Amino acid sequence: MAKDKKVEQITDMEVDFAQWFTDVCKKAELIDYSSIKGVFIYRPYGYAIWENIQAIMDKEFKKQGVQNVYMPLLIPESLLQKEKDHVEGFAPECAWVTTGGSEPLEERYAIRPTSETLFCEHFANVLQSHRDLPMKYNQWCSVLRWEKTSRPFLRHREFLWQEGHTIHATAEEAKEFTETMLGVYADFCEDVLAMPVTRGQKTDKEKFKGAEATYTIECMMHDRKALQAGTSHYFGDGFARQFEILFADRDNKLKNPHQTSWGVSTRLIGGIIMTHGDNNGLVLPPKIAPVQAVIIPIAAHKEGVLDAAAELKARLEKAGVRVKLDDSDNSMGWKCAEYEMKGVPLRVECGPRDLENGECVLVRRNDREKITVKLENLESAVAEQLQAVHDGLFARAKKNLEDHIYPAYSLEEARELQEKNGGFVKTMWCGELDCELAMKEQAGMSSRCIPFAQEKLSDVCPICGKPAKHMIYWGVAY
RNA sequence: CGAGAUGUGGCUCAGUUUGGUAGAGCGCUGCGUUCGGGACGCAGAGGCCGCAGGUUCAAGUCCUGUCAUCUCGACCA
Repeated sequence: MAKDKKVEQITDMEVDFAQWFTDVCKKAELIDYSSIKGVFIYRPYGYAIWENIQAIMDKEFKKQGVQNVYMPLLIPESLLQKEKDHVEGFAPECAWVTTGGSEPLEERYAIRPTSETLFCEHFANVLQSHRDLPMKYNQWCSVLRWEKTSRPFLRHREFLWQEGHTIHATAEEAKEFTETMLGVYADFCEDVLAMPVTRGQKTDKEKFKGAEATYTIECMMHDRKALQAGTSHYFGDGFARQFEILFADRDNKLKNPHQTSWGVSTRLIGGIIMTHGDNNGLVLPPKIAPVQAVIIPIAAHKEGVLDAAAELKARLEKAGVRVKLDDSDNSMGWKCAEYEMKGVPLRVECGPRDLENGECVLVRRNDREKITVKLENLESAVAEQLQAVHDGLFARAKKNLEDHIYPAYSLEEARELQEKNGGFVKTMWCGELDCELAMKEQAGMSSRCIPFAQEKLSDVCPICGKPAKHMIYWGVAY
């Protein structure tokens, strides 16, 4: 067996990245297929990752004054149709409920593809005064979009997400909150998931249907394709006008509030897999790993080993570490391979030899570095190494991102760079849709975002030669 | 939604050309020996061959349809 390759069932990512991804999802027991295309089963280990994401993110939302609510699953067609752009964007991929019991319904109901319309209807009902504002709501739920192709985590027909919806008295406040939430997402990705992001704005072509502006965080996967990891939208008062959401302002005039919405989904888990994973399987960022450290007793039949392992487990649990003790009679090698495949960030080995010396061995998942620690320092050493795993993952992903952003000064050069290297290609851009379409048509790339961190590469759009308005990132996206 | 490929125990696959008793390895269960990187022996369990029609004395195998999975496009978080 090759020295570096411990899990044979997983296709090497260099051989076939897509197959590698599917193998990891299956072998790490994250997901199972159901009998309906694009509708997946989140298995305990996969769902636990989502629960950890939820727990941390929900706290951040609440720091922003957001309250959780739950909206209905069904949207009457007439309600969905109130905002023109919005319905054009989503109606084509709605699933519809047409029968109640045995009776056909008078009006069909869409299974929510997103809940703007429901929130708007509700806001119109409950909003009276400027004193009620802002209203900052969020819901954790699933939504349904009848996608034509599907892949685990990256594109489901039914997927889990959160959708935040807020209304504010002024445009300024709403705009600011849109950016605040994008920041919450960006920080979460980087500090919790160890996934570096590019922050920026979507072009008109790529923005959310019905929004005035869409902000995005774009991540780069290990195969250098782009993943949109989260979006935050500023709606202006467009929805509020259509849905007649009104409040009495201080001057006693009726006004439309200004709205935002923002969301991330279980696609984040797909991002984690493709950012950090390797040929031995999943590699999980410690902060969301269902099991942060696994204790493997060696020669467990020998006197004292199992007791010592159990004591280590109790101590780590007490220290707040999510820890598992594997005292099964599988071999050492089997266990190592198993927990590597499942991406457990830290392995704690304790055998007779270690115990004799009053030590145990910590092994980091990301770089297989082994650290011998004195048992009395266990808690601090584990905390330190979990942080080291996080830092190592972030540094590697950051390098991958930074090493694969290439400036281009002509469409042809952009095409060649993408073909050769993948990653992001950055160019100047005039802001016209035609040039965006040309880039897609001739270079196979869609616009990813207009980064907040702008640079001036030249004065003109390399596609049409007219004066440039922005620097923009292009890439091949999931 | 268009093109191509594939559906056979939990997994990976053979068997389909030429219709004739359902196979292998791994995994799983039990017992024993092992135990510092996927150990070994012995004994077991487990499949109406994706689903529905059709042809036939007889279908995993041939025909039609359908569902699902994978790859590549188009569309999308």
